[in-house]
Formats: sequence, C-alpha cells, structure tokens
Amino acid sequence: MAKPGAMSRAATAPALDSLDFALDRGSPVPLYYQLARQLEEAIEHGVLAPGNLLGNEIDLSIRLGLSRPTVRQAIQTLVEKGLLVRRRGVGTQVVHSQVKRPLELSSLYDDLEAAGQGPATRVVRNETVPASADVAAALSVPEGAEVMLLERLRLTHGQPVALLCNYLPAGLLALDSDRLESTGLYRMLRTAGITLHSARQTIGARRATAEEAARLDEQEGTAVLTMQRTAFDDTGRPVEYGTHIYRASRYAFDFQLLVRP
Amino acid sequence: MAKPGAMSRAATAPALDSLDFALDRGSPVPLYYQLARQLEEAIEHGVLAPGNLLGNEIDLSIRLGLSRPTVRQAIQTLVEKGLLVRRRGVGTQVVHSQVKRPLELSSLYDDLEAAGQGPATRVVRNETVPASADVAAALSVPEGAEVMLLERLRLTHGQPVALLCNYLPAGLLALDSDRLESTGLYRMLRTAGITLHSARQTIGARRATAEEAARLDEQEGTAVLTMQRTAFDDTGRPVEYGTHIYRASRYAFDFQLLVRP
DNA sequence: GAGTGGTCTAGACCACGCT
DNA sequence: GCGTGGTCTAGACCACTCA
Repeated sequence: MAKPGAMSRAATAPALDSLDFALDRGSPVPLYYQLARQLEEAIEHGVLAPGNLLGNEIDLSIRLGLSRPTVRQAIQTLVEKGLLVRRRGVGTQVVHSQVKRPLELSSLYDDLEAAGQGPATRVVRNETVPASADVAAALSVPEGAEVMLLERLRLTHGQPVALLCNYLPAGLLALDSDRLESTGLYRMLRTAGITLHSARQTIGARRATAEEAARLDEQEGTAVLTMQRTAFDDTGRPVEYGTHIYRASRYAFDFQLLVRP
Repeated sequence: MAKPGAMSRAATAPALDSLDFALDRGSPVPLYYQLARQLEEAIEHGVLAPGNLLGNEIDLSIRLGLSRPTVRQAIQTLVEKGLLVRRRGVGTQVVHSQVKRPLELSSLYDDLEAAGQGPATRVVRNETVPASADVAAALSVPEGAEVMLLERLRLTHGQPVALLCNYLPAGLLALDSDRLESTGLYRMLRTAGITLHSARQTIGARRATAEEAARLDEQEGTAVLTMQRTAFDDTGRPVEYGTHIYRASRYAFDFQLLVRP
C-alpha cells in the first residue's frame, strides 16, 4: 500500500469508462475544446491518474459521439500542454505526475498574472521622454523621438521586490496610473486591442547600484536579477521595451520547459 | 521608396504563385511536414516577405494537390513556431520580421546545443555519492542513496563561463568523461534512449563564494546567475537534477517567448 | 497478428472581418 | 455579401509496438 510503484504500470481504460463528458453542441465553445477541458479537469482531480491509459481514440470517439479527428484535436492540445503522452502501438497515457500546475511559459505570464491582481504596484513615473539610443533601437523609432516612460515598484507583503522600467511608443494607448496600479500593463494592452505575439527576453545578474539598492530596501552591492524584454504584437512591431531589476533575495524566475520532439 | 510603410499592407498572393513546392508522396516524411519545411525556407530566404498573405487554404490545397486539412496542418506548425499569423476573414500572413531565428525555447536548448559542440567542457568530478536531502527530493530517491555526481566547468574562448553540477539516478547510463567533454550530457541521454519530456527551472542570482569566484576567475562577491533544473522523462520520472552557476559578466539567458492565445 | 496512434482525403457548415 | 479561417464529419491506409 505504502509502496510506490507496486502496481503494474498502466491499467487499461481505468476510471475513464465511467467518466461522463458533457458535450454541448449548442455551445459556441468548440467540441474539441470542451473535451480537452474536461479531460484536463479529470487529470487535475486525479480521476485520471498518472500512467493511466486513455483508451484508443476510435472507441473514445464512438462513445462520445464525435469524429476521430475531433477527439484527436482535443488530445493534441493536452499533449502540447505536457499532460498526456502518445505512443504508437501503445496508447495515450497521463504523464507521470510532477508535470502539472505551472505549465505555461511564465516569466511573461508571471508578470501578466501578478500584474493582474496579486502583488501591489506603485507607479513612480508615468510621462513621455525622448528615446535614448537603446530604447530607440528596441522600439524601432528614431533616437530622441517621444516615447512613454513608465516606472513602477512592485511589492509583495509590503516589501519591494522589483523595479520595473518600461518604454512604449507614444500614442499607443492611454496610460492611466490608477488603472495601472490595479490592472497591470499587459492587461491594459490587451483591452486596448493590442494582441501580443512574442517577446524576446534576456535575464542576467549584476550588483545593485546605490540608488537601486535604496529603492529595493537592500544594501549597495547586493546581487540583483536583471531582465530586458521587448514585446511584439501580431504584425511584428515592437510595442514595449522593459528593463527590470529583481531583488534576488526575494524573487527568482521559475518555469517549466517542454521538450518538443 | 525609403519610406517605410508607404506600401499598402499586404500584397495578395505575392511570389507564392510562382513558388513550386516539391512534394514527394513516396517519401516517409509526412506531406504536411514537407510543405511546412518548404514554407519555412521560403520565409527564411525572403521569398515570402513579412506581411505577405499566403492565399486562402482551399486554393492552396488545390494547387498543391493536397487536402485542406493537410495544408492546414502544415500552416499550423508554422503558426505555432510564430512564423505565421492567421486572421479570420483576412488570411494567413507572414509575421512582420523580428521574430525569426532563436525561436525554440532555449535555456535548455542553449545548453543542449552548447554541450553538443561549441564551447569546451572540462569534467571536474564524475563519481557516485550519497544523495543529500535536496538531491534526494529532486530525484525522488531516498536520502543517502547512491547517485551519480557530475561536475563540469564550461569555457568559451578559454575563459570559464559556468560551473555545472549535475546529479543523476545511479545506473541510469554510463557516464564516460571523455565522451561528456565532446558530446554533452543531454545528447548522451538521448542516445541512451532516454527521451526528455519536460524540465522545471529556477533562475536566480546571488554573490559568489570565494571558492566559486576562484573557479570562475572572478573576484569574491561578484554577482552570479544561478539555475536549478530538474528534468523529467516521458514517464514523468526525474532523470537529472542540476545546480548551475553562471558568470554574469560573460553570460545571460536569452530567449524568445510566444504568447499563446 | 492485433491494436495503437500517424497521416490523409473530400467533402460540409459556421463565425468572423471587411467593404 | 463575400471571402477568410475555424470546426466537424466519416471514412481510409500505413507504421509502429507488443505479445
């Protein structure tokens, strides 16, 4: 009982038979997505345990009244999320634990989420300034052109954690400081109709300057994490450039990588 | 002419008409993959310029003698790579530059590639040791159990860049120091039939200890980048745990994120 | 040899963005 | 309204794994 690994590797079609998936053909939500979502929940809730086989796709599609491609599409999204593994001639099984929650890329999402609600943010500066050389290069604007500068201090539990300095092309959107403190930059971009597509990041380390240390409540010379990021929208135009400094004693980048075959 | 953005946004079916894709139905390589590969090359070589529309999927499939789902599958893989963007009612177009080469996740791949050939690696220790508490927890083995310890120094241009300390479950594979210096750990894992599935990483910063500084040719107290990583195989079992230290003055993590809708 | 996922086809209807 | 991608169907054959 207490011995892990004592049971044989994979039970054939375990609790899956008794699972009833509720598919609503009237819903605007795609069927494959409804199925994927419910499979994901079953895995999260442990109804489908790690190592369990899913049963073959054809049976599944018959049982669910779906076509096989639709079922495959549902499974595929979970494979891409790292929750399921497909093997030819074997079947589809739930990944053996470990890989679960913090799937998404993160780093960007960390900040996305965090900016959304959790930690507090204090806007220190919010104004337009002429672009310096590096900012101009990152945003593809002429040097000296007006850009928006946004400087924020992020805190958790009343303690400063990071110093965020962001630059955006002038006139991209209205940056209301109050909304920024409660809503976060990326959410504001999205509601302004700007759909992010990709971002390039560099993470490094160095010692804090006296001013940085003071702002972060640390001693001069402590090690800090640095990050520069340029974010691009759908069309490939840069929409944001940021230079961030994180207090290494209170913050680390934590994320999960999926190895694509 | 020199004015960017002067041309209208997207030419309808530009050079694509004259592109001849060579699809070999006899090849074991899937058709969708052959097509994806050739589209990708066309984009890389600038035959398909950023902003160009691809022409609708149905015409494409007819022209190529493929079914629409197959063409979609090809396009889909490039969308996931960030090279193409699909818009309803508009079409599929090449992403506006910027996003190109260093697409893959990296960090892991950095090291994968780097370990493969580029920089030199010197194996400092290669032996079995009893697992300490943190190692035991990461590898899911009892504390004190034998594990392989691998300590390497990585150099570029004759300069030390990183101190890599890795732990693997005992008996997982034979670790030949010579091969490790020329082939890299991850490549050895793969050739040993171990297929990596995912990894959890934490990137932080701190000041170097005297010993670390000496090994990295730095002064005591410099800021260094730290990374801990646990890698899992297909079945979710941990196969490797690493604690790495990078010289911040010579190394930074550089990667690209794709924002999934 | 039996069973699995991997690929592929030839249609269909719908939702959305544009003009 | 028209054209686009988004979804879905009901089949088919192949390649691989395992007993």
